Amino acid sequence: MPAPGSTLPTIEDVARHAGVSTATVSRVVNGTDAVRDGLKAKVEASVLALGYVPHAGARTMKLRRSGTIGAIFPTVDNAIFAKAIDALQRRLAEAGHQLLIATSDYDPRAEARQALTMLARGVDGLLLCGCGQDASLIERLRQRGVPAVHVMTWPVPTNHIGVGFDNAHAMGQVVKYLTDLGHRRIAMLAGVSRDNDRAAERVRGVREALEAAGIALPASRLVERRYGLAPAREGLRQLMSVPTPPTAIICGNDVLAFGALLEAQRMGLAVPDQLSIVGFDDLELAAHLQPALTTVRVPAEEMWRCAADRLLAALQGADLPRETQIDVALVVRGSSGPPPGARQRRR
Amino acid sequence: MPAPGSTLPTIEDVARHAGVSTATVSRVVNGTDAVRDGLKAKVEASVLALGYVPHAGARTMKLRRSGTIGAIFPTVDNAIFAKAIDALQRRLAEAGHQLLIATSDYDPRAEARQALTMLARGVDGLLLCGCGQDASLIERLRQRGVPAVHVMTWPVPTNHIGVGFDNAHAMGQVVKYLTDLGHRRIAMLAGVSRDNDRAAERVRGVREALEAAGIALPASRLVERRYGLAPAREGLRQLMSVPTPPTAIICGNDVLAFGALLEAQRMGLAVPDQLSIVGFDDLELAAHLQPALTTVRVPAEEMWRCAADRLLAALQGADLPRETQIDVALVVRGSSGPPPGARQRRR
DNA sequence: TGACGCCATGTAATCGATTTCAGTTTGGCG
DNA sequence: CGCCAAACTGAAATCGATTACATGGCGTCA
Repeated sequence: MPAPGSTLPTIEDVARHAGVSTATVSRVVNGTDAVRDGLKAKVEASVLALGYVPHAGARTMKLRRSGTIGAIFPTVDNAIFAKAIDALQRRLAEAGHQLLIATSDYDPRAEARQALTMLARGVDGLLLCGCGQDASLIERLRQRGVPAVHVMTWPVPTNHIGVGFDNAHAMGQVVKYLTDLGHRRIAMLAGVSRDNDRAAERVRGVREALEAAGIALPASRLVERRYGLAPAREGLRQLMSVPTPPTAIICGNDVLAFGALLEAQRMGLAVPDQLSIVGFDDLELAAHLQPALTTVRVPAEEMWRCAADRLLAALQGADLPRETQIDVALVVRGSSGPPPGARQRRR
Repeated sequence: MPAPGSTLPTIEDVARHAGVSTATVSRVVNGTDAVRDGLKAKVEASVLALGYVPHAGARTMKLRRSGTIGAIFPTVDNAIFAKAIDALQRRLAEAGHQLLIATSDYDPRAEARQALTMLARGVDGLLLCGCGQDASLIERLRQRGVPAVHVMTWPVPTNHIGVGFDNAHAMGQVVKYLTDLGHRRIAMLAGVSRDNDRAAERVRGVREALEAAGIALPASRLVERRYGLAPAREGLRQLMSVPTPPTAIICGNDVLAFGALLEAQRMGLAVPDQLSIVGFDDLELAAHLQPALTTVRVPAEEMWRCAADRLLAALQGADLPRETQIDVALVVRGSSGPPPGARQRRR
């Protein structure tokens, strides 16, 4: 074993140590070509003895592929993205790829910057959240021929690869569920929709479904808050502090819903008797809270696994369908029920 | 702009386009050496026109540094690690480094495998959780001269770089707090301690502090569960289903504590009147639950930022202290109080 | 036994960037 | 106006791996 501080063993060192050429070492290490057993064993022994690890940079340069996939998330401080990373990492590792992660903090310019750095690193493909990317980034990707998969949204623009679900339509289901229960005063505690097409779509879905049911969504019934418990609680207080407060609140995601639920309880509002709360994502905690949260289940693991598969397929030039729609479904639990009035009427 | 599908622009293309040598282009792009304004502008224009991005692989090869730092987490599906990623990413980006992330699923062999792949990728340094790494990995790092920082634990073995806190000692504080309140029947809902030195240290801390107070920790008062709400709830049920159940439960982390708290409430146990619950980490949710969770605050952001700084310093050969201790402190909230008996005695 | 092939192996070009060293300007100063 | 030093610029070597092509050895078949 080389002394610490000495330079790293290269393929040449291994070749010399084993008494063969670098070509043979490469063949043994990569298993690309037949090598006689005797030599093969000798090379393997040398690799072990020297602690040789092939230099990925040199490899990338020659092969023109890095075996690396990049993923850019708005943030990782949300269980929904944590699940995504987990699923991706697993799937890509299976396929012999490494995962490079960066965060954009919901800023398209930061996203573009991070993506560019990844391109320089030679990522073979990219996974992106939603479709709100900077136009220059999309152009750059096209120009370099690096495939990208847009996840968590559906549909995606023509000629883009996408794996996701229809955020607006899912919210339509939620609205239908609540109006069927008899709710008419429905409010929305949304995520910040600026630079976040998923959040914006969810707002649009709620608004349009309400309008279709002849219900308006005035400004006083719509607040946008950053994803976080404290902002969510504050948002709920604002929504409830009006002359005729809503009987149901649709939240942009589960984190907001958790905050809303906790704040409602602190305010002494009975959930669901006085106020129904619905979330989105179905995080682990949703089923465990008291009352358990009614929410939209997003099969995150399946979605991201599928996204990874699409990307890997695109790398091999396979011609799979460019768009894949993932099914999401409303999961009714204890945090929602008929509005106070309807409830009594039914009895 | 080159047609899609054409090969990527190299430094040579830029040089030709600008009518200068590759050396000049390199100097302009990296700002390493003075270049006359006229040429500089011409080169910059060409870079923009061709959409040139330097090839990181080639760069790594020549410079013998990649500008990449690797971090290996047991999992990312835990808010405490999400915070870590966030803090790291930010700090490293400031210093012009990229973050490479992998997960080990609490398996040292997987950790070693991931680390090796990262070494091949040419990471300049590594961030690792705890000190339970495979010996071969440590040896390999030493051999290649790649610095590593061990985070979340303290102290670390001689000659290693570490940033963290004393898990056992922190648990000692928790035990002292509970025994001072009058608790004698104290149980622990621990994380799986196999292959997790932080979890093991926390168990040790609890056990030793209890023994110092003349209290035993029999097998019936110690259960280990995976970090998750469902396992935690099941663990709590088991701890409480004995003839003389504990009056206080110390949890290995906040996720376990959340599960314990929710299950206690479902079982109709009053917290803290009948049962005190204490967590570890002080995740965002801890302060928001009803009752709010008494827990040990870990300044995760500060800790990981510090770890990043130590690593960056080590890369520059700076001779900072090898070990940094981070302060953690008990945060008393509503989920803990005197045991039922003491409570009445006090009144 | 000789010739033909195939298979295993080696030689050397190549990927894209940085940097040394040497050569060319440029500007200052006498 | 001429010379020197300093500031720029360019040619070419180099980093570590892969692989097309050349080469040599061996078995097989007539």
